[in-house]
Amino acid sequence: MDNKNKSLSKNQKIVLDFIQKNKKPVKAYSILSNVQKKGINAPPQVYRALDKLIEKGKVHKVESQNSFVACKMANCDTPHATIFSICYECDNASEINDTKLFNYLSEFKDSSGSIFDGYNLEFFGTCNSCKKN
Amino acid sequence: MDNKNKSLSKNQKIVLDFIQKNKKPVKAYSILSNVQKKGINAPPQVYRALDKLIEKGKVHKVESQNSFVACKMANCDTPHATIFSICYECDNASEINDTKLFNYLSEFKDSSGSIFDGYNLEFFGTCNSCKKN
DNA sequence: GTAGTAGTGTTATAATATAACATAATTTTT
DNA sequence: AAAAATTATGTTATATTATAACACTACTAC
Repeated sequence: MDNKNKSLSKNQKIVLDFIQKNKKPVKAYSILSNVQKKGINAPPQVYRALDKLIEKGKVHKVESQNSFVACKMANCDTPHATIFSICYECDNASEINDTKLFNYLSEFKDSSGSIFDGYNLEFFGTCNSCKKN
Repeated sequence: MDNKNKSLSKNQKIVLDFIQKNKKPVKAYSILSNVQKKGINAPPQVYRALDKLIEKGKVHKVESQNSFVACKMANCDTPHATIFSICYECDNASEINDTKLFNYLSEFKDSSGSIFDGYNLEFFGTCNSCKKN
């Protein structure tokens, strides 16, 4: 069985549970302060759980904001091929699930003809909800 | 004249000069320690110069590694539309200049039909030079 | 049932980035 | 050219993000 379907440890469950409760991406230290009542006391416990959750495809890191968000797809098999749209007013990040773009990027070859193992794409703009205000 | 063609201040020149000397992306604190002999003493001086250089399109930030690299295009008019390939063995980052991909992303519309103001795309893989070794 | 791997708990510290304030230089407006 | 506005600088302190290192525990897998 490959890594992504392995079951989750206690700390991994606690951290994932908190991330899933949030619509928006959350910061590592915000996770920490919110799960201290569950017995997670120190940064390494959070970061280790995050590392594993990312490996398993349950969580993605939003690189441009050092934050973490749960993957919405049932069985994410692409922890290293993510596409987000990020609102620079409200900081919300939504995962974009566009097969055509996904394929385009997965198959993209650079000038030397090499294909890549993964990618991270972040689009920036104003989200629809912020446009209205 | 818009921002990107404005001339550079003293600190901006010092910081850009150091970044341009490096083939690979450099870290902010590496910039700092290397330009102290030029009279730049503290992190805010580096980060402020970086902010302006990014606005002016002279430098891009590689988000996944918190590092900074000079833009190779003569007059970068797209400081907020960048495409990199990053080698996870040697950490080198090369800017990808692919008109078709560039246009594809610039014109990409999400499921609601919205177009974005900018994007950052990072491809991950092993670079040709590391593949040989 | 013991060897290997993954997970936990903890302390300390490293690495990245910004707040806040005082001052100086430059540009724009009048 | 003086006043006003904007941009840049210098500095201290501190906030934020992330990992090293070590001791120990739990769970697989053979």
